[in-house]
Amino acid sequence: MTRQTILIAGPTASGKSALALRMAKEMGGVIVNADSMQVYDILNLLTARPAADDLKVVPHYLYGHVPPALAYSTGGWFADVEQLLGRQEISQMPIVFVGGTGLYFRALLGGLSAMPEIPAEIRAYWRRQDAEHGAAQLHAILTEKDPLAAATLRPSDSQRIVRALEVFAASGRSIIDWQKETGRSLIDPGATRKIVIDPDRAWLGERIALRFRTMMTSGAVQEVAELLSLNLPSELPAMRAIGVKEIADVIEGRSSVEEAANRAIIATRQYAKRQMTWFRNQLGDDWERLAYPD
RNA sequence: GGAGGGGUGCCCGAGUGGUUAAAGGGGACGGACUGUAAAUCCGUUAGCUUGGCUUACGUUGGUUCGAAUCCAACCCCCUCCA
Repeated sequence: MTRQTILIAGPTASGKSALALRMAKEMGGVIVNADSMQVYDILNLLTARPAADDLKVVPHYLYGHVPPALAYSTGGWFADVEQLLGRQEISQMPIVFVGGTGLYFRALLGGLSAMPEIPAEIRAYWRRQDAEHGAAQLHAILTEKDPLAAATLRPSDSQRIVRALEVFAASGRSIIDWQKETGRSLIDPGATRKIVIDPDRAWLGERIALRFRTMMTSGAVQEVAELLSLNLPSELPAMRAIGVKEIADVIEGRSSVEEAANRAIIATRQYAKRQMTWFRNQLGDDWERLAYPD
């Protein structure tokens, strides 16, 4: 039942997709996306999704399969992967998971505990409370309801506070309790090759800048225009992809192309740094560290 | 040539006699991370043997117990008048 599995993590623009393609091709396997933004439809270029030519070489899964109007999640991805692994047509094929979302890899390896379904009203309620009253206020509420969880969170960490509150509201149990139950792994960690690309920061910075400028002139603006035409709330994950806000500013006349590109490039660089910090400190020693993809 | 405005730390920018190694923002660097993770949040950011000391607000000099802050000269930059 153990099938050949390879995990490739790495910061944005580090060349991991190309590496994945090469390896999957050699093994006659398939590629599965482990990136939280490349799942959204429309944003092909802006999220640097593999090009159409690459898709012909090797089957790719979980790319662009989510409408941007939906708020996807780690849990959603986990469920999608589970469903995918059960599919007949790829049952015996080697798999290369590739992406930049550290949390997805953690989930894959069993680091994600089961959590209750949160009814939409409860989700919306706490998010609204956060917008209206601020994180500190919600933290105070959490301290009353679930002091253990509150103690582990900074009063300013709006996102995690909201999460703790909604889990408690939906289940009557502390998120800490839920987390105590170990998650299940979707792959056999022992039989998996784990690779993380850890490139030189300056080299990566140049690639990021070059790549974004290329995106700007090859269709990213049209993508954002299409996304904007859906009139989605700006809080949705897809709307927060790096470059969306910046390019929207250009389209709506608030910013020059040059200015927008510079801001997006900086944001991407900062994102890459966060990824690298995550990989450096959250991934175990069993990951092969690669200075460059080739 | 005349009148005015301005030169502050990597960048922008506040500060107009002491509590200022200098607010705030940006950038950079480091860190946290269990369902929005391209998110959310935290720390550091003049040097040194980290006690304190040294060097810092265009330059040089002066006033003062004390100056980024006041005075003088000089060097740059911007606006307006010729």
